[in-house]
Amino acid sequence: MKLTRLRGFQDYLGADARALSMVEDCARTVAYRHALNEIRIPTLERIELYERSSGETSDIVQKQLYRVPRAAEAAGEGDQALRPEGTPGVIRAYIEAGLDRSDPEQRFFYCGSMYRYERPQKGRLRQFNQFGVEIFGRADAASDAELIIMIDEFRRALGLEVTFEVNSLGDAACRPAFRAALLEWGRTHYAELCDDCHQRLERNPLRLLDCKTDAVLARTAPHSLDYLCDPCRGHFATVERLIKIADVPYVVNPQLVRGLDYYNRTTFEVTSSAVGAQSAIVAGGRYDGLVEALGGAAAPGTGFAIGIERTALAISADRYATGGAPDAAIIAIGDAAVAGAIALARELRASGLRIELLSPERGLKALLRRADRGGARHALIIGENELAAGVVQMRDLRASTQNTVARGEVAAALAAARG
RNA sequence: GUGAGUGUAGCUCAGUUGGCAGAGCACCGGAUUGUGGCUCCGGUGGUCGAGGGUUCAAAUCCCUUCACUCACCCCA
Repeated sequence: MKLTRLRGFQDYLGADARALSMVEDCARTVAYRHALNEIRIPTLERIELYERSSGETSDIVQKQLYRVPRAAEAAGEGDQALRPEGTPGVIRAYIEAGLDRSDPEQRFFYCGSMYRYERPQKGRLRQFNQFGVEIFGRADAASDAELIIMIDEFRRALGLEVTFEVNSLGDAACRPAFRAALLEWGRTHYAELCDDCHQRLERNPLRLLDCKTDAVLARTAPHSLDYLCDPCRGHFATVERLIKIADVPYVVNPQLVRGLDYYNRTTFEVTSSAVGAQSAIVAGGRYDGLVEALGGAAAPGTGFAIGIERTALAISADRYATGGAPDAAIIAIGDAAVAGAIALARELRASGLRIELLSPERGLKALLRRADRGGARHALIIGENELAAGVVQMRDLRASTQNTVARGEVAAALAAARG
């Protein structure tokens, strides 16, 4: 087998595919009830979009971006990349449609595949799907709270046990003081920090907080919550109050930081212990300066993204194992019966039944075996005799009973059996 | 990019001090001419990840390499 799939890319068959659909359908249902509008955007965008939003020093831009080289043809079009996340593209579309000026308050959801060049592991792929929600034009804490409540509805519908962690990173007014304190702390403890943290001190000091090798030491680092200005403090208190009233089981994690540097104020993460080390199945937060940074009018924003594959890992197999077995499998014996079998299948499908038409090339015994293993409740057998008499043999594969049914009555009999 | 583990039939895995490549499951057929599941019998299916070396002889020992998995980094 040479033509294998690429590293980090997955095929999903049977129950695995159903699990993903189930997660996606569930998210769509919740989004529908929240009256969000779907937005579909391209998979490929200009590279600058990601450089300007995610931050040029972030790993996503530095080494995870799938650059699409079209050197000769696209020379004048600028560099392009497969989207590593959805938020920048949604904001670009929002600005490009002029909504930031004409009607800034918008509520979107999107669903699609994202691409990041990383070493795969459990819960991490190079192509993966995200279901995301973005709310523009609202700076109030209630919009943050509503997102978290939405996620809680989503995970309850799937029967997931998860942990909600929330934090506030402050804003342009108070973050500089926190950042300075963190850098100061890092320099003071430089000798005790691990090699990774030495890198973080340069590149992304906030990351010092969630170091795993020096977790004990990291706990002594300054927290953004202690540096919040009054407006930020009030905002966070309101978020907490609202999600508490809504009964969301959350904890404040002062060491929770986000990977992308456009976040401010509220950040949150939903984790499951069932999916491996990459345990975050949903993450999000507020990004008030981002629309403006991407060339739009100043508009606040807040949003989250659900990892579809990671969420699917967390749901128990018995919730999607049964994949809708056929109501009946039709078995045609002899060439003459094939046309009649196809006609019967059409009739039955038109009345809403799920019908599988089995191959006429094999023997009755083999076909009954396939019908049984395919999970069909009934087998409908049509041969020369049945054709002539205008009937079918309807065999109940569960009860092992069989009787002759007039063609016109098959649909009703199957529907009755389905209950 | 770093580290560890694993590669033998479609799947899960045995394979002894180096000596004919195996089992279970799955699939196909038969026992039963047009009647499934259970049972019995039979069959298809292999570049032992790949390349090289040692040896009369390598799935087994040595070297190289590739892939997969998990973890770090990072993140959904």
